[in-house]
Amino acid sequence: MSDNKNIRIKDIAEMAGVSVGTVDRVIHKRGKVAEEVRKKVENVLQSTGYKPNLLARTLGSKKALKIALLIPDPKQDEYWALAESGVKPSLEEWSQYGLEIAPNFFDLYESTSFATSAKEVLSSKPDGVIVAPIFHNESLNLFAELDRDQIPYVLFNTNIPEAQPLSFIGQDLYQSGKVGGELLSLDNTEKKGVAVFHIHESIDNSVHLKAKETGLRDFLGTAYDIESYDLNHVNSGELNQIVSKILHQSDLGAAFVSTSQGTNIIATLMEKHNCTHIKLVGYDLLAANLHYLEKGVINFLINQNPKRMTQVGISHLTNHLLFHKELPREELFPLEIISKQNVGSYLNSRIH
Amino acid sequence: MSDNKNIRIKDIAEMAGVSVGTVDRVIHKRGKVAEEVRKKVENVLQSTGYKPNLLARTLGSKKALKIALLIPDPKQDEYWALAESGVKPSLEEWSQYGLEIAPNFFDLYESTSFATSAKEVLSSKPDGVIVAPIFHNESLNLFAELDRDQIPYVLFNTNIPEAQPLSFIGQDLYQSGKVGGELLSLDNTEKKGVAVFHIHESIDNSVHLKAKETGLRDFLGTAYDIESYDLNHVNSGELNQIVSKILHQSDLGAAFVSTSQGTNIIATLMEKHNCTHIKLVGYDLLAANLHYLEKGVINFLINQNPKRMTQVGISHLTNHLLFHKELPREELFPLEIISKQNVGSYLNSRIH
DNA sequence: CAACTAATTGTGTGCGCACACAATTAGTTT
DNA sequence: AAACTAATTGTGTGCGCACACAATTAGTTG
Repeated sequence: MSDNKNIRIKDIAEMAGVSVGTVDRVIHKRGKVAEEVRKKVENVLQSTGYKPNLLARTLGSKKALKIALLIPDPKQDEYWALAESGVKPSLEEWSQYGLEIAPNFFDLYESTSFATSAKEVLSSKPDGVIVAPIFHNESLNLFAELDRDQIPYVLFNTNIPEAQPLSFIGQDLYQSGKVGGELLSLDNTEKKGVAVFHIHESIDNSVHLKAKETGLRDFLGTAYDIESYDLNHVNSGELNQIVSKILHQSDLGAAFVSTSQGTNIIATLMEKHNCTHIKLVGYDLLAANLHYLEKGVINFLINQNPKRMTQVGISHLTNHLLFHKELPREELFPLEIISKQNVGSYLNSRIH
Repeated sequence: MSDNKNIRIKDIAEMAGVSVGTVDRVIHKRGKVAEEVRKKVENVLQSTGYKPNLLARTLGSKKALKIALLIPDPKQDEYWALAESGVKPSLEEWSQYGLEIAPNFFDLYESTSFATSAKEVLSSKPDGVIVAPIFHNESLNLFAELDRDQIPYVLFNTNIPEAQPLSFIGQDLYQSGKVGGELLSLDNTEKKGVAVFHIHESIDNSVHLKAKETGLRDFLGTAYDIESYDLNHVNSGELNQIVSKILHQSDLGAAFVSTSQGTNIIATLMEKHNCTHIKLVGYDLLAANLHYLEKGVINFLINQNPKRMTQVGISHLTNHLLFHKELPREELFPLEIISKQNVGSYLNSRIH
């Protein structure tokens, strides 16, 4: 079909009987080109299937991309530390293109903190933004401004249907809950009591945690006795008491925790109260979770892969800005099942 | 610390008080450079942390990479069709660099066919080779020639310790077996009989399947009654008889199949003989396997991800040839646990 | 010391594109 | 028709590197 040899702008120019400057103008829709000429050039472009050489394009331009990252403070929650850890490899991957990543952290417990950080992001005039929109309303404000300034942005971890991001990166939470149910039901124990724990900080987020719960309930059906507990903003003393009571219900056979940090909190209490026989399924490869997985207190973890979410988000943004690549509106990660036996292969793998 | 601005060869040359040509010679170890000068330049290179601009480097060179792929005929086994399906996305990914991939297929059942294909690969004078070394001895012959011709190669799927490839891409088979054991033991059924099936074509390969079995046995320990069956080169009539007898043992609670194709063969027989109560763990997302996973005949699949192995292999080779990147000698993939509930998220994900 | 060779070092060009700027042409006004 | 402006098109340069080739210097020989 087409020649193996790559077609250059120069070739297009010759074929269309114009200069490279005109072809350039047509390709980038800049400057003025006579309508007749434009059509001719576009025809040639079309028929030859011209693809610009990205190397040459980027080499010449020399502009440093500035991407802002807006996530909760990694010090507050290891989950976000994992997310942040994706920055470094991304910088290395894209260092050739002069990529700059400016991380902005906000307080997981303060929506005002989010708003403040969002302002800082905006005033830094980034070329693109990747954001974990934990706080709904404040996020919408940010998106409005980004839309106005024509700054592309990628959402990750939490989706916001009203937003029009370049893409969303995350998981199907409902299906995630189903996987949780599947894992809990593996052991056909007599005990049909299942406790669902939502231990989180922001009420905004609880919508998403409920999606997991719905998936879990839909999978387990009526054969199980599912009770859910919303334990946000509870101090550890209270938590201990409440959970202790729950764990000692005679019929309780399994527990599902919808958050990564919550997973090891429950695991700690299970161990403390000698309830390690209760099946436990939670989220993510936090150090404490790995510890309890190893010990057998946690039976399975579902990996959300925050590190890779960050990397993919940055990659999408960079590909868009640098190469004008078409990207999927939604990038749903696989629901990775992590057990004691396969956890090592995940931790050692560079792929993940 | 270091200036944000990228250091160019020209800068190095100025600092060292030489010309760019000399710096070029030092970087590429070509031509003659006075020992004294070389040291000076290398010092500057070191202290500035010079990183070549890959865009510029690749832009200038203009050579089309030719990579040969040597795998079993995709028509013979869907596993290898999956492996081959990684070629297309790879070509797209690297199209900018003028990458050519020449697939060479051999007969899974004929070591001589491998040798013939290997010859073809060699005579095509590729820049790099990615090979599934199914046949041990024949592979060693190939490697010897590749080593002699200084052609880099990547092994995937099957490792060969004697070889010195750029890197090996695959999984930890022993640990894979452990995961299999873990998955089979989830259901604390009374029945402690476990059947291990090796259904394969090449005897060479059986060493690797045994590694899985060892992992399985080490995990399950003595509490289980494990019996293993080596069913290579058996026709389907015989197979039916043999397996039927095994499946009807009264104590049999679980089965582990070490190959992807074998997995659906056993699943088919299980269904035929109404033995779907027996737990079944096998390998890979073949269409038939997905069918039986959906039906509940297969309980879990361990995903080896042949498609991605191909992609990563090509990526490694390309990165090496084009960018002289340092690569890990071994790239072990995560041992992905696939269940009825999370299989969709894997099939839909672009990441995998 | 001229004439040569070998060793070492420097210079110039192209890769394909983006973008600034120069040149040309058409159209208008006085 | 000269003098202008607006519209359109063409030309030249740099991005950083690789590589071919030219130039210089040192070393040797008759």
